[in-house]
Amino acid sequence: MMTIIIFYGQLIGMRSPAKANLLQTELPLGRPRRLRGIRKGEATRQSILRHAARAIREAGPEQVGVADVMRAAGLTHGGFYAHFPSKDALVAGAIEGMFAEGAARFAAVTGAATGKAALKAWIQSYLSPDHRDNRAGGCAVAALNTEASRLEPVARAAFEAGLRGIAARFVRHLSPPLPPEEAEAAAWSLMAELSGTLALARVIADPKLSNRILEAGRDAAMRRLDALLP
Amino acid sequence: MMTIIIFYGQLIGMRSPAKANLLQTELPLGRPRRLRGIRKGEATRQSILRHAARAIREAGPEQVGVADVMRAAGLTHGGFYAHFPSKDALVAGAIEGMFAEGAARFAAVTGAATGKAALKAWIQSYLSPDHRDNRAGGCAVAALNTEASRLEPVARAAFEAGLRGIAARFVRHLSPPLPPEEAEAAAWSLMAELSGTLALARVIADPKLSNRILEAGRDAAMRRLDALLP
DNA sequence: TGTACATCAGTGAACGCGCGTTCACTGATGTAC
DNA sequence: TGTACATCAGTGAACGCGCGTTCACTGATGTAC
Repeated sequence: MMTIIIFYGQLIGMRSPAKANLLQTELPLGRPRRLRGIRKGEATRQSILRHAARAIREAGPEQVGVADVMRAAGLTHGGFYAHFPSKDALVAGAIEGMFAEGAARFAAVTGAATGKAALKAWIQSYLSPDHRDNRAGGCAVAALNTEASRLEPVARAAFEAGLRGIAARFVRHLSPPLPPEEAEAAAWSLMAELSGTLALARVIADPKLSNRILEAGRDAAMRRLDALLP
Repeated sequence: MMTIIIFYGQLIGMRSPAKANLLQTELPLGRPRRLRGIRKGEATRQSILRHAARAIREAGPEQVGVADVMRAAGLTHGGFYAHFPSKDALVAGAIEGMFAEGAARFAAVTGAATGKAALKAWIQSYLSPDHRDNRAGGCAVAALNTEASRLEPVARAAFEAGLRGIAARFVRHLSPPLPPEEAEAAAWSLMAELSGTLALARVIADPKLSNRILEAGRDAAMRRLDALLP
């Protein structure tokens, strides 16, 4: 029974021993909504996280206020701490959400394709003017890469985990033909080129030059893939 | 005489008509130190700018306070407004300075080399662990790229000008063999790959993986140059 | 050369304002009997 | 079924604190005569 309770604690994302112990005192497995008085209104919590994820990509974690996010979610700022212990926790949760969204987009864009075809479809969609103009709903790496190393530890760890997830996805489409080590190198290098290109294209105000930058990145990435996976 | 005065106003970076008119009332060409009571202590001003440029790359423009910068320069915060009209002006000036530093580093690293040799020397130095670990003194693009599009207009324009300067430097080493359009595309794409790789390497906490990312970027960039300039 | 005065360069206290956080509260929704 | 009560989910005022900015001031350095 002990093991079941601990396992449940891990399932719902509670990693600290303190929180896991709280779960052991009672056995509320049947009604997760009433767990402790902390997790009220899961739907509201998710809504806050989604709005935070958009605002953070748009304006940066430091520029987004708790009150802004709550207002965007149609609530007042006072209720925030019924859902999150701190703003830092919100940022960390929002970052996890961004990378989960990214994984879903990758799956949707690549569809049933695999290998070079899947990655080419992804490049095409990633380095598009639409993605450039959709910072709030786009890739977390291109939106936050240079500020990620300054995040507080939990959020930074979430960001790093997200990066590793992207690399793993790329590797999965590279490795059957390529040896694992080469695939890992190619994955990180591709991620750097894609995110770097999108970030540059967003800084350049002139749409013509910005478009040329996107095209240049697309061409280079495609050529690289052709060279890697002939 | 008029034209000379206006020209002088442009030389010292005064672009607004209001400031240019101030210059026309007197003729202080001989003693630039006493121009208007605005430009006192040029050495101090440069010191503030240098410390700001370091702090901004390290912590981001929004996380750096006026008092922090002044303290780093060995001064108290009250004196700041004798040198700059606002924090925004400081950020813009510091960004100009970062890119000027970058140009000097490029010249120092490439030395007398030209073409492929010059760019390879640059890549080698750019994607080194030293540069990764020297965020405060390193490339402005890798430090601030994703937040640059959110800067206030003047600072953002300075950043964009800096990017164009880098592209022009790269083109200069690519274009004699390559046609100008291809050289422009290759320049931006190389910049994206280099800055993206360095930013990723800075997010990854594990030094071994971080080093592998740098190596992967270096190898990819070198191979790309070999393909472009055989 | 010496004196009187203006200007320079910088100090440090104080101001608003915004933001993260706390807290007493309120109306709505379940639950016990 | 109806009543009494506990809990939920959210409100809005208030709190510190930090930060950009202002301002009266001070000692040091030139300049005029």
